[in-house]
Amino acid sequence: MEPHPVEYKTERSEQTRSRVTKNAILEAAVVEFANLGFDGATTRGIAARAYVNPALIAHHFGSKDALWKAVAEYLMGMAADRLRRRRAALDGVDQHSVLRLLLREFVLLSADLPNLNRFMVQANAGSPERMHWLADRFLQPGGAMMADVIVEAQQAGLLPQGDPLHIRFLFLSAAASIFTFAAEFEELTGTNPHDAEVLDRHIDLVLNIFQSKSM
Amino acid sequence: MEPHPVEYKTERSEQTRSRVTKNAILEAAVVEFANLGFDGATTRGIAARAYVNPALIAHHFGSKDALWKAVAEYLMGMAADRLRRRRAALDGVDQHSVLRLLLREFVLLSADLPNLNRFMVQANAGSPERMHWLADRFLQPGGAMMADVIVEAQQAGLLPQGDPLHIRFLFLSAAASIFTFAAEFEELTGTNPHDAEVLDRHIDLVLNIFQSKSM
DNA sequence: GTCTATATTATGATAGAC
DNA sequence: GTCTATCATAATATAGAC
Repeated sequence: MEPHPVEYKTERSEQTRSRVTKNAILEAAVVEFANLGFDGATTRGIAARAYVNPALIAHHFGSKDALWKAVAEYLMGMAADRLRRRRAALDGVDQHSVLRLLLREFVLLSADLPNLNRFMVQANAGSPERMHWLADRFLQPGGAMMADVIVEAQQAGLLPQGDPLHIRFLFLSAAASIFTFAAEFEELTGTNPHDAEVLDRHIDLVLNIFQSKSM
Repeated sequence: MEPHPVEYKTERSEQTRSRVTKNAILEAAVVEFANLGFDGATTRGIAARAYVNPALIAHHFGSKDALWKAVAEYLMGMAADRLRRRRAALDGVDQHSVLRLLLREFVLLSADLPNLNRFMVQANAGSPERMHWLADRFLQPGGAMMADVIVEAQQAGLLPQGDPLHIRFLFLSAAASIFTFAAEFEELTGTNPHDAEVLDRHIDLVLNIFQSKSM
């Protein structure tokens, strides 16, 4: 028999409840910061989207700025983890296929995380301090890792020649394009960029365009 | 002798003053709406950037919403005019060169109007009503015109096969990438995307990537 | 951990003097 | 055409009850 099962259960339950609340705030903040930017987003709007009391944001994250940084860590961490996992899962596969599947994973990533690209656009337009914090903490290491993949892909003829860091911008922007401009894409083409068929065509198109055909 | 030279001069001067003020507000609004989106931008911030009294915005444009629409007309009109003029100036040149120079002009356009792409990203993330207004008024006709150029360029082997409207998104996003992510580009590469040298490399890279090498 | 209540500041819009 | 002053609302943040 446990000494105080009710209290223990209550503690666990409250911990879980807290974790759920904190996560709901984080998920809501991702959407709001991506859509409106740091200045445009409001803590009330985030609280409303998460169905929690506005005061809980201060309690769980301290301030609007700290919440923004938590969102950045969350998004960048998700992207990095996913690419790392995909790469690890391709152990033993021939290099050409690995690179092609990694580039494909980048496109799928921007499809599944449209908020990541919008968040970065907002960050680029926002305060230099936050942008610098992002660069130091995530973009420099992430960009270096991606540059390595790009150099390998260039040697394998999967990407055109040129500064790898420069190519990174072209590739990521093209990959994310129809998701960043999803509303516009729907208005103009009448199709949803997340439809399986449209998504497949998009992946083929991006890989085809960037593939260096002269090699 | 003129009957009332002073009054006439005053009228002219006041008209000019009004025009200058209105234009200063519009230019400031372009930057603020592109950086912060409709909701994030504030009329006070726009007034401060334009060095005018906040009340003058209501006087010249009526409302924040009307000012946003004026900004949209201004930006879209500038882009359309510039492309039209460039095309007209290339009368008599062989088709292949015309198309290549037009695509080049698209890249230069996104370099000179980085706020246009950011404005569109914000519009895509914002209210569906404003996005629909934009699509009806500018994107449908502009997209159709651009689709024509793309189809011609595809036939000339300057662009890969595929849905012209879809290619449009990839091309415009890649062309604007280093300007939309200018802060990030500077942090990662240490160079300014508007440097003549970087800009030249960017144009070559974009045209090279999109050029269909199999034809 | 969550809530209500509130202090302080900033927003969009307008009224009225000059 | 431009200004100051102001209204009504909404923002961030915090204090304190439960």
